[in-house]
Amino acid sequence: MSSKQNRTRVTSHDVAALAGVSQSAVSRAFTLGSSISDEKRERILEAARKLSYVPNSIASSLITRRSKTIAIILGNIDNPFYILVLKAFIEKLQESGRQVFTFTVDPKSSADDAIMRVLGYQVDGIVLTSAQISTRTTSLCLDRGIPIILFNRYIPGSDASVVRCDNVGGGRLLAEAFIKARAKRFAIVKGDPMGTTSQDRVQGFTERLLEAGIARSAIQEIEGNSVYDDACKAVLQAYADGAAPLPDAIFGVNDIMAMGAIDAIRHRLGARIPEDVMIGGFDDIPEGRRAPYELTTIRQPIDEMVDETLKILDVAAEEGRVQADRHHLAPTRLIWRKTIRRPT
Amino acid sequence: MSSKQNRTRVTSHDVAALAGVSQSAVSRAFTLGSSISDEKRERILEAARKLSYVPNSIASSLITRRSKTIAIILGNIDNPFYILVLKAFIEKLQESGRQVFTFTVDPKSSADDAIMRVLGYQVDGIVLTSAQISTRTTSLCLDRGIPIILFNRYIPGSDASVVRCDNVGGGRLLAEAFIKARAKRFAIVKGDPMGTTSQDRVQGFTERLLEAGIARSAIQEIEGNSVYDDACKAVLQAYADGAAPLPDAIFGVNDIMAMGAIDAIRHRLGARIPEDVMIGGFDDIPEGRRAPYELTTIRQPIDEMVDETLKILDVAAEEGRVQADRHHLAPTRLIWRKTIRRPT
DNA sequence: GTGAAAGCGCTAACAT
DNA sequence: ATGTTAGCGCTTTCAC
Repeated sequence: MSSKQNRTRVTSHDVAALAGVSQSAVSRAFTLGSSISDEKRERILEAARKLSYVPNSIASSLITRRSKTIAIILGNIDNPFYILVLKAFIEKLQESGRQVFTFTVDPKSSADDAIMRVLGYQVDGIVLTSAQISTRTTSLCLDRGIPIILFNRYIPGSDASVVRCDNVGGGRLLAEAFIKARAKRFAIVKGDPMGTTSQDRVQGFTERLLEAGIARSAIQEIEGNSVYDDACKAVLQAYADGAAPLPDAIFGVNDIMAMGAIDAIRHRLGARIPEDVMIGGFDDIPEGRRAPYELTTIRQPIDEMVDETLKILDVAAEEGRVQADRHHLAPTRLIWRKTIRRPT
Repeated sequence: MSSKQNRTRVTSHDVAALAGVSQSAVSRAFTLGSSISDEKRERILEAARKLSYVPNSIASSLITRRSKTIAIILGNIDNPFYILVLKAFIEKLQESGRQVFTFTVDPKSSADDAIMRVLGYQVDGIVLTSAQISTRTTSLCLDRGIPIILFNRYIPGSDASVVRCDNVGGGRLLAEAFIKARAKRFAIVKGDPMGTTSQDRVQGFTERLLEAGIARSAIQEIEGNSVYDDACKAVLQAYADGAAPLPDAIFGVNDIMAMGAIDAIRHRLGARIPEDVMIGGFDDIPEGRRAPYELTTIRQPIDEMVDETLKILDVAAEEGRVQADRHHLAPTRLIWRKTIRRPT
């Protein structure tokens, strides 16, 4: 079926020769909507098939200055929420004939290195989730007409576009659920202290509690570092051996930390949920819906957020320029399951 | 800090002009180990910094025919095991200055489309996990000198290299653990029927059971489709309302399905684990270690497998040719936790 | 509608 | 060690 290692690759010239046309005709045959007769296109495509010709996208990118690839920089790949986001981006971009460069970066360190690298690959856009970026790098991208979108995070003073959900509002929603359930003493398992996502959720939550007359001293803050293990350990450390009495309600600033808190409380501390302590999360990842958790949480509309991001990318691609500082705020809503008592 | 949209991008010529050298000198300044004086390189790098010059990797790829990018095609992104694999690849490739194109593909459909696409981007290698590929596409890649590696799967008659773990042996290991625990009646929650991974694990498991004198009729097979939800539902359907008596032992062909089985049995069927029914998994994902599961399972050595894959990729890159049909088999081992009774 | 010609921004001989 | 030259494989005017 296949020939021996044919060292020399097949180019549009080879196809042109076989089909008896010019090299530019071959190019046109592969470009939808270019002026070429159907008859000729068919003949060229046939020749291409015979030779197993695949157009060289690298050469094409060099000249068109668009690579049909988007870079996605992930800060916390251990959080299933961001896998959901990654999956949504990959699938939707694939559908529209684009591919994605996936990078991971320590949430605490800067994404600048990764960005400089993809800059050389002429990516058509950069999506950044939970990672830092300098304003210098941002304007470098923007100057070159490469849109950069902060997904679920923002950087004050940055020109990058941002797409995020209403983290403050979500925090408030959860606070209200706890208040209605008559909780008096609270704990918050916080995520990355540098990230606006965690900050905003904590702020909205606390704000609403204070409005309801809860004393600040009745709200304990615990560092969960955005991951299951740390959240689990932190809760354990805070309440093991009666170090402190268990609070009435715990807010896990994301679902995966809420799950860590649940496991610590139920399996290590031997308390019941929601009878002894109530727990609320944020994100609504599928894992939280499973039988051992049935987590009451705040849902982020991933699809809407991803679509909105794609829209910004598309506009940039069509107009050939970046519209700086677009800002989309998606609504959140409370999903009742079983970790918060529901007032009758 | 940043100038207005400067439409015209900066190239090596601009840097050359500013530094007062030839354009090729600029190229050399950015290529480690090329003959250029330290003094001149410094001067060029300085000029480059002033202009925020980033070498155009696209142009470089066009000429060197190597893009420093690897494509990873994921069949089942819902299985956390493959996220672990993806993460390992991304991190290790990033370290060595390479980036990855991530693709997802329905495990049942073929990866051919995705492969044809990356072929145009001159990728330096393709890693395929749980997805089909035609032999025609395989030899197309191999002919062009692009190594393709099947990760944890193989295709009889294919020339692609494969790196996988000893799935048959792992299945046997688990069967032995069950035999020692005196199980008599078994169930297997199977994964993708087309995938060699599931097939091999089932085969090893069954084989060992038969050797121990278990009758084939004492081994029930259930379709779990490689995902949590389907496994959970299938187990429920098989045993709800006493449709059939619960078996002594269930083999979840991967951890995520074993977790689905655990939740179904404990929360829906109200049986105890391991007292009423024992459960074993395969993969050893972190989720299985958590308090609600503590799953006894077979560990796959991800790091070893990824490193082995990288080695094949590197050899191909250095020698400029693909050594067809390399085959690495990684050992598995049993990790005892709490879902199988341990004989004293 | 079609072909010829001119590059895209870089690397790799080839001289010097 | 350095500059000059010739492309990598394609897209895109520009004539016809």
